[in-house]
Amino acid sequence: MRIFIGVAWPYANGVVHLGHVMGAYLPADIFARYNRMIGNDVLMVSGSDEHGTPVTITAEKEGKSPQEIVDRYHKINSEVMNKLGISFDLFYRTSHENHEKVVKEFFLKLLENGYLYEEEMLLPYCPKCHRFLPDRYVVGTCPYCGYENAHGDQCDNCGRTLDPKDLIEPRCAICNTPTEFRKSKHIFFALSKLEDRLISWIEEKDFWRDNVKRFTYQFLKSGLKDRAITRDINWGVEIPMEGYEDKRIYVWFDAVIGYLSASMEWARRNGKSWENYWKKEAKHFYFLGKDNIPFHTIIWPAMLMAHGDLNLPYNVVANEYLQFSGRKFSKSKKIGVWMPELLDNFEPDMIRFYGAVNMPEHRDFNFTWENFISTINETLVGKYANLVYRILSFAYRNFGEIPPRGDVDELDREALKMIMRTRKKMSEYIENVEFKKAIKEWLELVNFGNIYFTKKAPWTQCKENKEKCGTTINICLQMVQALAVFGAPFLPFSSEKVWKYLGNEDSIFEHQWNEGIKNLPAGRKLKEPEHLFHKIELEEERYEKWNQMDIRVARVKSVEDHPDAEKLYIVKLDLGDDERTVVAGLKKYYSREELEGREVLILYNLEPATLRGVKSHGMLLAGDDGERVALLKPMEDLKPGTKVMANGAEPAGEKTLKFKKFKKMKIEVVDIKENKAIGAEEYTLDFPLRDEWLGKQGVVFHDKKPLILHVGEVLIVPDKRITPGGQVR
RNA sequence: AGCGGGGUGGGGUAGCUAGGAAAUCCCGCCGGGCUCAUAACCCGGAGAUCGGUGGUUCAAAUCCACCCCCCGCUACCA
Repeated sequence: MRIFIGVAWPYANGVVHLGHVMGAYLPADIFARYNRMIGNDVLMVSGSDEHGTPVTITAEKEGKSPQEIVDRYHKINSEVMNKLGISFDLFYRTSHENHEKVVKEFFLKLLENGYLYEEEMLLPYCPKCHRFLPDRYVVGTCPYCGYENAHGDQCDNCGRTLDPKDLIEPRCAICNTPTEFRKSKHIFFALSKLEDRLISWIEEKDFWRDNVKRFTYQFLKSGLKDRAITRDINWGVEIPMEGYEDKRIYVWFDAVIGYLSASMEWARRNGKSWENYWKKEAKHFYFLGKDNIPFHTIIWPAMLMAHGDLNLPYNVVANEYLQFSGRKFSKSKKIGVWMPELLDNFEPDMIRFYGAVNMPEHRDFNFTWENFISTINETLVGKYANLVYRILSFAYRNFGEIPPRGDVDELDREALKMIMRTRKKMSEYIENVEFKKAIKEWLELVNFGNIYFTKKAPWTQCKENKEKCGTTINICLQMVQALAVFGAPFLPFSSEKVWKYLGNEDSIFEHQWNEGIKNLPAGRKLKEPEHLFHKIELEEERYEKWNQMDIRVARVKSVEDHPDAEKLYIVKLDLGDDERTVVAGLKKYYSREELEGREVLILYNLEPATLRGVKSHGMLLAGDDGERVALLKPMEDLKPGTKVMANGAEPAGEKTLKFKKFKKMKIEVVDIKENKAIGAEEYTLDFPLRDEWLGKQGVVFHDKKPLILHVGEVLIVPDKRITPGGQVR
């Protein structure tokens, strides 16, 4: 069977993150590798989506050309795919000349078939930026669900695709100026003509995942409108028609055609036929995140229908999102785990394993470093790698080759049955695009292997009856082979290693899935095995909550009364090479004289807020026991701007901290005694405390464990004694 | 408050669309075993009002209604 796999194109305005990998590239790759191993003819492509305004904006910001920007990210992201072992037949790019050629041809074909027409339209124009705004750069209220930050192309909230004109109170996303609408001539794609055909096509797809059906159904319910496929921009594919010299093809139209152009380019480079996949019988699978569903279940199929004689999607597999410690991954807000960095620190198979086990197939999954490390250390290394090594090293040392299988007993038969069962179950799950279930099935075999090995105790057998021991090891190696082969789509790098340890010379990927159950040839020499992975060692403990904080020492420069509020001061702070103005509710507790010139602590990365008309950039930290309020300060004066540490760890705190989030942090004033801190409860501090700190009051930040705040040898203290357990706010 | 996603033993999860006898798996905890293996692995145990209330049903974690709580995006705010 021929299988075409299209994976959503990463936008070349940033670096791919773990959410993209777990949501699209990894499942696609597992699927591709599996299908190749069962003998299917697979073509898998993707590439960088390089056109559109976000790229031009980045370019403007950096004073570079758009091409330079996309070259940079294309290079980085290609490397990521490579290192991770995502086995694309081609990872292409939309700024390539052949892509542009294919898009133009596609465009003309649609024109010829009567699905394109010209119309003058009113377009959002920003008078301040002096340009027409692309849909994404108009924000406003969604007319369907009332969401106030809907983009002009799609509402992130309800998933409907929109036209900027639909938005209520549209404004420029860059400068927030209300947009004007100006006339401009554009080309429209007659989606509405295809409505009936689309509906009946989709009705057959009852095997699609629920989330895909739901999103698609929602989309259809609001009716299909014709869409403009050209824009007033200058970075994109030119329009092959007169009078459109200063316009370009709109990026969504151009990007999806990438599936076709990449196939053609692959065929051209390798002397193969792309028609085999697009015009002859072939099943088309698409892998993407849930935000991309309508483009793949409605728009792209409609474009293909309008084009004629090209294969439509067979299945569209969309995953949910990955969250980072409870927050949505976001390129712009820098929340998340970026692949280049991740790949610098961890082996690709570790990342792939974690990704497969936690794939967000049916619901969002929350990433935490703690979970990442424990999953890898305990399951992948502790159970799998350890099993493989204990078997291989035992076999190598005692036999040096594959021992023959003698008489088998009940347990041996069970082991062989387990292998068969794993093959069958994993096949079913993978073919049904349920990868999480598939790898869990594989883990069952790992588990069984450990039990089998322990029950058989070959180290004893070996002394008593070498032949029996040989049978046990033979079956163990059989399991190792099965794990390597069946695990290969998930863990290609380590499977390959295991394959070699088993005495094979060639690549595991030259073999078929079914060879996972093939009997090993007795007498074949084994290779000396090494550990597959090393456990992840924490160089230093990671403090998730503390890492979100950025607390610094500051000196009060001036204090003024807030013109509009009884309790508030406006405090100007010196932070060394920076200055800050904060609004503080301290009037009741401190006079202006008491504050001026003294040292305080500021929560530096708190999101700015306007308090009674005055903007506050951060907040002063003080302990409060209900009666008294005591500002925090270092025990000795320090250079303003110095960062506060907790148990020796300087916080990352690069991101803005939401006030809501800050309120969740537990920080309290404590009495310090030996290695104890007494606050609301008694805590044990495992950080070496200095003698001069004992008996003082200090401040504890509660993360996974209580952390004491200090700067080097200087303790952070409240400026007067308050009841221990007083909360810091 | 609006929209979306959730609430299952201490933590994280499976099961929920097609209701059925002992609620899955991983970690942690307690006790034991083994020594081939990366303090690993194996066995046993404790531990769950399946967020709450009401309903449908012979039978509900699973279906329906209402409510509570948590998370994200908004709004408010020190």
